[in-house]
Amino acid sequence: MSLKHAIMVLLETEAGSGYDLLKRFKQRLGFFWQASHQQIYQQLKVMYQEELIDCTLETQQGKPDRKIYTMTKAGHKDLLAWLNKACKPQKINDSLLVKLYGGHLLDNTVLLNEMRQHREQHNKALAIMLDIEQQYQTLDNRERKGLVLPFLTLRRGILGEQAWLAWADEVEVFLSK
Amino acid sequence: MSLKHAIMVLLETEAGSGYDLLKRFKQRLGFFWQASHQQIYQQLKVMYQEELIDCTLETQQGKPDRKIYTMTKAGHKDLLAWLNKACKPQKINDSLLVKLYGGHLLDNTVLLNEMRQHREQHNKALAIMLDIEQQYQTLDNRERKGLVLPFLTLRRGILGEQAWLAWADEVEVFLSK
DNA sequence: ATTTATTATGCAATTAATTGCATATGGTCT
DNA sequence: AGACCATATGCAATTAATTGCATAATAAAT
Repeated sequence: MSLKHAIMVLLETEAGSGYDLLKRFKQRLGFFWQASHQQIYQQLKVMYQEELIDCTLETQQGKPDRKIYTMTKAGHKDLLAWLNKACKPQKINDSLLVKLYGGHLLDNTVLLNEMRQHREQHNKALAIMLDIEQQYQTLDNRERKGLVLPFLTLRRGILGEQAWLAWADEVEVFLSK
Repeated sequence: MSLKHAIMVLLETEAGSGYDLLKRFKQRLGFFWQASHQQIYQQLKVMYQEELIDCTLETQQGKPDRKIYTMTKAGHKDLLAWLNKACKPQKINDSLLVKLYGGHLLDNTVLLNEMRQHREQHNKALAIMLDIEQQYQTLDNRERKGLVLPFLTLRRGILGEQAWLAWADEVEVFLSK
């Protein structure tokens, strides 16, 4: 399980609450790691019990209290151990492809329709990522250097989405015949 | 949950045992859907209870008995309903990217090493898929027509792997600096 | 005034997936 | 003779993820 370690990667650079982490997942890891708020809160609770992270309560005026989590030494050690251990190949479970595989039971227009819906989402995701990439390109050399690794993960997203869209073109040609 | 529906897509065209389905997953859906034997056996049990599938025992000489599952009308109906319903965007949880994102805590050589291990796996997967594609291309028109949809899922795999490898090239350039 | 969005957290129940173990036969390899 | 692989199925326990519900404050919009 590496939700735990994804959380620690985020906490390592900056302490934060469950809600913070939820937002950071969306902004920073969202293209390749999705986690719901329940998952995060539950996991933080477990990690606190395992003493991988510490917790301090922060009272705020106006807004509800926040539980700020920080890494412990044990947490840092655990994270490093995970980073140094090879991770297994990504597990893919893509129901759109299952559907396409079984698509002979359907009218082509239904498949085409679904493809177009997915295409829209992939188009949007790509647009957002290309935008972030542009912003990155306007930074000066020093700033870019500090962001190389996040940039590389962004590139994965971009190349992945472009490949998806190229594939969708092929599919739509076949289905339109 | 669509493991259930993936199973039904396979059962729809041909009846089979749990073990059969396990192998079919590997051969036919393996590049975009992975299921363990425990998952499949458990799911078949549930589906049988829900009367989505029927079961008959087949005694074999030499080998252990097989439970042959076939679709019921209710199962067929359920499958069609699923096929007609839009599926949500694929959930991605890619721990390699999490690791890369947090890679500043590691030596570059460790990251490079891991990239190379993954590259090998992706290379292998691509080679297998290109091979299947070649076999497909040697078929005559009529045979190809019947396999267009599986072929399109194969294309997804090919384009996806090629994109992955192109990305890996970029990453390795950056990490080698 | 009321709805809606954002911030902030959580429990409880269910569903799904993983891990580890277990059994049994036959064939191949060394 | 012993090891290992393929066929064939399963239980039990644990871990992880999802779904649904719940609370509570502020701010902004209509």
